Amino acid sequence: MATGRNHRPATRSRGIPEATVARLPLYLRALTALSERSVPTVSSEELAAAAGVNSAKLRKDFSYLGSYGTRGVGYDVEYLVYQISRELGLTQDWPVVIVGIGNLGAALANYGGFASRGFRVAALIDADPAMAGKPVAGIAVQHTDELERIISDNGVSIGVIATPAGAAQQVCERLVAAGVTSILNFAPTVLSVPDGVDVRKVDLSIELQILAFHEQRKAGEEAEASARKGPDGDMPAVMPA
Amino acid sequence: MATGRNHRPATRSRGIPEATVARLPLYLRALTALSERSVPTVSSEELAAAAGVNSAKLRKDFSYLGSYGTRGVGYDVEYLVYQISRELGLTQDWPVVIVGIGNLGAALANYGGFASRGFRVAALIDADPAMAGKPVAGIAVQHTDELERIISDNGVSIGVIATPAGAAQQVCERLVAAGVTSILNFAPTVLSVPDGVDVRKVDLSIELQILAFHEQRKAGEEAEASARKGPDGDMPAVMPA
DNA sequence: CCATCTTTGTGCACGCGTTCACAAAGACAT
DNA sequence: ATGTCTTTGTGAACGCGTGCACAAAGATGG
Repeated sequence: MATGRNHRPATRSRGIPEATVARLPLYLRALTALSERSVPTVSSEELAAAAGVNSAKLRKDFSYLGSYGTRGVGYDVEYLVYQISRELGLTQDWPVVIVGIGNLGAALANYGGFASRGFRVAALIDADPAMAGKPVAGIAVQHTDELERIISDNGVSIGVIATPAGAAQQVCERLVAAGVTSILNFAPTVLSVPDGVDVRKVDLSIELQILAFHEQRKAGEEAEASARKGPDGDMPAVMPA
Repeated sequence: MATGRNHRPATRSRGIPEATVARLPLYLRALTALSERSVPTVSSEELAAAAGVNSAKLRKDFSYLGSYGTRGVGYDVEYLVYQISRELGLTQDWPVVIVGIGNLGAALANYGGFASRGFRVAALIDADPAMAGKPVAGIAVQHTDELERIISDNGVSIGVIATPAGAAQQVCERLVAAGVTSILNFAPTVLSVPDGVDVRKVDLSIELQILAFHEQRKAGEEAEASARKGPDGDMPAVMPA
């Protein structure tokens, strides 16, 4: 996960559970692979294995979408691809702007996974005037001054922030003011946004820190296996006054 | 995660809840900012606001670490920074290898957030012989043939996979065989690993798809509202089918 | 030393998500 | 048509995470 969560309280009324929504893209990817291999049908067991989840969970997830399976047979791959795509809103084209064309922004612009799934990079935006006009991934970078016009002209509702942390909140506010209502944030900052705007964040540093925690715990268990002494001591290296 | 999760079944008896662990880096970042501004103490309310969480949740999170606060005052910033760092295992140095030095791998290598938090890029590895020797972020790229030796020589236990999807599983297996026990996967694939190995994945495409789902739902609600009220709303440039 | 005020630490209840286990549904063979 | 076999769809139980609300702890002032 990348990451953390930051959306509305819960899925209300008629909605699909948030946890299920987060897994739909995973199923879709596995199904697309099957589709390319011309596999006609797949059982919940097989598909669950391909997606790396429990088969009961997968069936329950699909049950929120409707009864698309056939008992004794499984699920029709093509049909399911279509249903999930439609549910996720991928049957339409989503123009996306990327703000902050540093190393990460350039990597995102070049990332093939966007175009293949209904997303289209409508514009690359950077605050550095020296970047303006330079082509990245075949698209000319535009200056931040153009941000509002670009959003408006292209009907952009999804923005990606790949700026330094210091600029993120300001960029966010300009995006929202210009009409963006969904933001994918790569900057290591907490963004504050008005109600109705969704923010998802991807934080590389946090992911590594979580891994380090588990890694340390594994090492600690190993050490405990050899020596039966608690690692509970307070290192007074940095003590408050 | 922002994405998906893939660790061991549950939190162990004496352990800190997984959800809490995932928030500790967030608190740590907020605390570090306070520390740099020489703020001596902070209340749960203030810190929670800075980290974007509920204050009760924050206090409960800290209660798993111990009683580090002072009632009527709050938490000592420096002391808390140290305690969380220690808990996360950031008081030691973690050598990390990045495999796959494309756009994304290069962006990761240049990402400053690693070095500042106890992580050190020990090596950059790529399968392309033409990349070998080329410096990226001040480090010479090494060929995949060297992978096992690099891991072993540097005692690397954390690996980052930024290869194309097709190569990810194989790279993963080589990393694990060489001794890596924690993997951060950026490739859009489900990795299968033996027990004892932690995998976290960051999937840009999935994050965007989740945003698209919510975006579509918002558009649907708007359409529903304007259908009931009247043709008042702004013209939706992209109308869902 | 006592009263008051602030803020922590946590017991408790609630809701979401996961998993089990099984009845119902349909395919398929005879 | 009937029986068997496979696989779905889901009711129900359980566990984790969240947030409320408050008592306990300690600071502060008189």
